[in-house]
Parts: sequence; structure tokens; C-alpha cells
Amino acid sequence: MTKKMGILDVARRAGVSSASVSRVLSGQPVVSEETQAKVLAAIADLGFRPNQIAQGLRRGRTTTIALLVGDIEQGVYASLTKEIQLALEKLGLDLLLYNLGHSQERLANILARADSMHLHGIVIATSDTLSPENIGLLSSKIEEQQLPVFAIGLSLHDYGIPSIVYDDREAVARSVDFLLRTYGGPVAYLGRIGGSAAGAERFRGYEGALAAAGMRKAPELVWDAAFRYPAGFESVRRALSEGIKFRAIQAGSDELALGAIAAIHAQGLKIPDDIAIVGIGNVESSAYYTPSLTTHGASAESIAKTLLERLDNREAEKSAPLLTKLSRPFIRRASA
Amino acid sequence: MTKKMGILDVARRAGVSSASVSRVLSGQPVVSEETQAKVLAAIADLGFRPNQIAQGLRRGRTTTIALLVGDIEQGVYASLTKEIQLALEKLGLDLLLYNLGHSQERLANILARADSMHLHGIVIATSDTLSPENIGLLSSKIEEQQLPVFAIGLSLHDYGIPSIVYDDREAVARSVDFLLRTYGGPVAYLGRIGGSAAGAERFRGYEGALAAAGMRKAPELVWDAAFRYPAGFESVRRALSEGIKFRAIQAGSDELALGAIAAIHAQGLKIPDDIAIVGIGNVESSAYYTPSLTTHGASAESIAKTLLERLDNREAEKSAPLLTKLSRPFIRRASA
DNA sequence: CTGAAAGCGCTTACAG
DNA sequence: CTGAAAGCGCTTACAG
Repeated sequence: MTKKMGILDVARRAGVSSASVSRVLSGQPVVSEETQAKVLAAIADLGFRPNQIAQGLRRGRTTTIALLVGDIEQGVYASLTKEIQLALEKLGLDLLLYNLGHSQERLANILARADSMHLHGIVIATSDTLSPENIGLLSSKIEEQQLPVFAIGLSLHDYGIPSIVYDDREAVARSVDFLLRTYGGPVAYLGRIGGSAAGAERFRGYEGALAAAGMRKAPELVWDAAFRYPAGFESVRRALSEGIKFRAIQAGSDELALGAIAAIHAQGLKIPDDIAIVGIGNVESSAYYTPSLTTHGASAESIAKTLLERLDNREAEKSAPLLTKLSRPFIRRASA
Repeated sequence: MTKKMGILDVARRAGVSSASVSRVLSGQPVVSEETQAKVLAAIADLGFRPNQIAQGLRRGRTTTIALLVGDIEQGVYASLTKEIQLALEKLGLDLLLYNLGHSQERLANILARADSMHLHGIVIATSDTLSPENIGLLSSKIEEQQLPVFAIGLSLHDYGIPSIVYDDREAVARSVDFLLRTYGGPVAYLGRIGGSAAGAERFRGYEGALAAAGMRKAPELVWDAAFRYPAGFESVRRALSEGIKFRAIQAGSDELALGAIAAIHAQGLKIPDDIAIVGIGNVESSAYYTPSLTTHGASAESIAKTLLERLDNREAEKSAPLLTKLSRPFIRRASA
């Protein structure tokens, strides 16, 4: 049944030219209803599907969006990937996935290769700070190639790249203020600061809340650590063993917070009685920890939806704001 | 700098024909060293990259592998996706990601579209039982289109589809036996059975261990539940509230086990003192729970490696075994 | 070993 | 509104 079959076979069967078939295929309004009906019938009869590569070559671009993701093993990126793939499917677009793994060099390689792939668009979702070279590559793709590029989770609007981000500074400021008021004592910050654009934003929220409360930032209470579990565990274990005093922790990710919880428990301390902790991201497991984690929510769905709309409406896009800020809901659970 | 540039520009600059350039590009051994050197120099000078779509059209297939994944939000699939993408990159292949989300209909749609995409290969990784139609679609792609297809995590070797799976039956039998010996009392099974090929295998391991120990399987101790946290939480919450007695739980996934732990803690019970629990999959967070989760390991890396070798060596593949079984290491931590 | 030429399967000006 | 024809950028028999 799956013989090779082309637009010409459809044309023959419908009794029209291949040009007409092509026009029906691409939904051009010029074709008469009669022709359209004949072509559609022929397509259905033959079970024809246009060769996407040939279409891509002729049209000069594929139906593929590249999603460049910081670390797919982190829950937030996994959810985001899932929702974006689902959304793209509605537009008939496919998703090419690249896991960056925090390497600017890998990113550069991928972007270089992207040129010859004639992508439909690029979406980059990472919390890492990008190198100037990579930012340059991205924005040149917009200008020179008219290629839709979107940044998620990091603000590149200053470079002309449309960005969809959470207002993490505000979110963290809010929860640190909450920790200060509720628990009184010193609040530590646990999370990546250098090298992470999102991390830096979150840390600024922490600094802001301290300043607003008239408190000084203590260096021994700022633990710059990678975003995953082991880093959270290790940082807190060390702080505890060094006898550093703190009443609460604001973590830069849920994974960090969860790793921290393990370290706190390992010392026989109670949460939130001895130490309170707040995460950010609302990873699925965070609700099922003991204690359940107080955190800031995320909505991969609404990001995907925003992306979809903007991808679908290239006209409106020209006058769309370069920066879209989403606010995170504060999710209070048992850990703080 | 990024003007459109083709093989002809390279040919002109190198002083050879476009055919020679093409031959150098595809690494054909016929070209003389001199020609090759000239072409390579011209390519480097111009920063030329061949148009992948044109190559795809001419060669009849792209450099893209489609990865169809059950649920990217589950840790095992996220790790697998990451490792596979990394491995493919070494072969110059790109990864097209589709999240199946346990829908056979979605799978059918994706497979239907795949024909017109002229993929380089298909990898399906899901624990779901596939519909006969979808299995038929997959195996026809191997036969009719010579398309490499691999199944990961579910055995489709009976249908001529090369499969790479863990020996989950053996793994679960081992840990259930361990639970029986260590804690004496009744062991419950928590996990998807119907609709999940992998789940069914795991459950058979449970049954086997009970039988080997001369115990009867009690229906009230078998909780058929979806693979994620909420299902684990809810199943155990209910069993506990109904007063069902059990000393240990074997879960069909780490997420289920972690959800179960939350439910056990919610009742004020202790792990493993009151109830012991074993998961399967070794999701990253499982080591950072309180208590840390005893589970069966997985190695996305070794699966990706196996896949890579088999994708890279199409000749050897013809005589390769259709079924590759990997064993899971038992990881004993605090929960049992 | 190399080049001229045909062609992969579509789309799109160009005429009509 | 429709068709004949050129062409997207490569690869690959076919001659030489």
C-alpha cells in the first residue's frame, strides 16, 4: 500500500494539474470549489501525504521548531518541553530537541548547524547566562533570516529577542519577606547566582527583601550552588556542620530545596520548626515530600500557549511586546 | 556574511565541478587527494554548510530520528531523552521528540505523519501496551521502508522490532523476595498492570516471588494505579484508611513509591519500621527523600550507548539479537 | 578519478 | 481560476 506516490498521481486521479494540487495542499484561496473538491477526493482516495522534505526545500523552510533546553532532567524543563510539543502539534509543527546541559559551546555548535536546517523557528529555554557570541547568533537569525526566535526563562529582549519570563525577582522578594516576618531569624539563600540569568534575578529578589527589611546580607548565608539535588544537599550539610545559624532558606529551585530538606533531616532537625524552606518551580514531587514544599508555581501550559499564539500570528508579532512577564503564584505548603 | 551559498559556489572557488564537491561532502572515497584538499579548503574559506533539506530530498531520508516517549515528565524518560539526544549528536543525527502521553491514537497519528517525513529512524520508549494497529505500523516501517525502529522499555521482538528492555520481572521478583524475607509480613503491589507492558512484567515478578515463597496473592494487596505521584499517594491513603494490613510495598515506579511514602507519613507511620517500600527506576530525587528510597537502578546511558552502536552499524544489525535484556542493579537505601 | 546532466517532489511566478 | 515550466540545492548514474 505504501508505494511511493506524488503530487502527480493525485493530479492524474483528480484530472487536474499538479499546480492545482499543490495549491489545494497549501490552502491557497484561488482554487475553484470544484477543483478543490476533486483534489481533496483524490488525496483521500490515495491516502496521499505530501513529502515534507520536498515542501521544505521549495518553501525554504521546514515545519520544525528547535527547542534548546537547559536541562531536560529538571522538572520545569520536562514540563515545558511536553507542553510546547503539544502546542506545536496544533500548528502542524514538529519539535527538534537539544539538551544544552549548560554548555555555551554546545549551544554555539547547535546554532551554527541550525542555519543549514532551515528551521521554522527556535525556542531557547535555559536559566543560564548566554555568551555574547551566542546572543549575537540568535539575534542575527531574527534579522537576517527572519527566523522566529523566542527566549523562555531568560530575558533577551534587550537584544531584540522576544522573551517570556517569570517575574522571579518579585516572587522571591515576596517569599523572603514572608520568611522574615513569619520566622524572624536569618534567611539564607541557596542557589546558582553567577552564570545563571534566572538565578541572578532570584538572588536580587532576596537582596531586595533583605534591604526592604533593613537587614544586612551576610556572606555566610549565601550559598551559590548548581540547581540540582546534590548541590542543595551538600551546601546545607556543610553550613549545618560549620555551625552557621539560620532560621529559614530560600532556594533557587525546588530540586535544591528538596536536596536541602534531606540534609536538614539528616541532622535530625525539623522542618519548619527548626528551619523553614521555600523553593521555586513547583516540581511535581514537591507536593509529595515530607514535609510538602512551599514554593512558587509555574505554568508550562500558559507559556506554551503564549508561544503558540505568537508563533501562529506572525503579523501581530511585529507589534508584540518583546518582554512578557508572567507572575508566579505562591504555593504555601508545609515546609514554611 | 550569511548570504545564500551553494555547492556551486564551493565548486567555483575550488575549481572543480559540483559533483566533486558533493562527493567530498558525502565522504566518498573515489575523489583524489588533490581534489579533496581543494574542496575542503574552499568549504572552510566560505564557511559552507550543505543544505540539509536538499540533501534529505535527494538521499530520500533526513538525518532525524523520532523519539516517541511515553511521558517526558517522568524522570526515567527525561534521562533517557537526554542521553539519546547526546548519543545521536555523535552520529550527526537530530532528535525529533514526541510525547505520547499514553494515547494510542496520538501514536497512530504520529506514525502516519512519519511516512512523509522520511525519518532516519524511530525510537519508541514507553511502558504502555501498544495497540495491534500501532505495532503493525511500526513493523511495516521496518520491512517496507527499511527504516530502523527500536523499542525501549517494551518488548516488541516478537513482531520483528529490535527491543532493548530491562529485566523487570527478575528485578521485582528479587526485591519482593527480599521484602518477604526481611520483613516477614504481607507485601503489597502498587502499580499499573493493565495497559502497561512493563507494568505487567513487574507485576509478574511480584506474583513469581509470592509463588516461590508459597504465598497466596491477596487481591486487596494489589493496587493497580497509574505511574505518577498522585496515584501512589491515593492508593496507599485508601488502603490505610480501609484498615488493610501489609508490612511492605513493592511499587511499580519510583514516583509511585514516593507518592506512597507521603501517604504513609500522613498517617503518622514510620518507614521502614511500620511499612517498608521499594521502588523501581532510581529517579534522581529518590536518593534525597526522607527516607531515601530503596529501588532498582536504571542506566539511560547504557541504553543510549547500545542504541548508538546499533544505529551506527547497520550491517551488524542484521544479525543482531532482536531482544537485548539489561539487568537492573538493586539499590538498597533507607526505605527498606 | 571527474564532469555534464537528470532528477528527488514539491511550489510559484508567468501566461493565458 | 488553471496549467506548463522553471527551479529549490543537492546526489548519482552515466560517460569519459
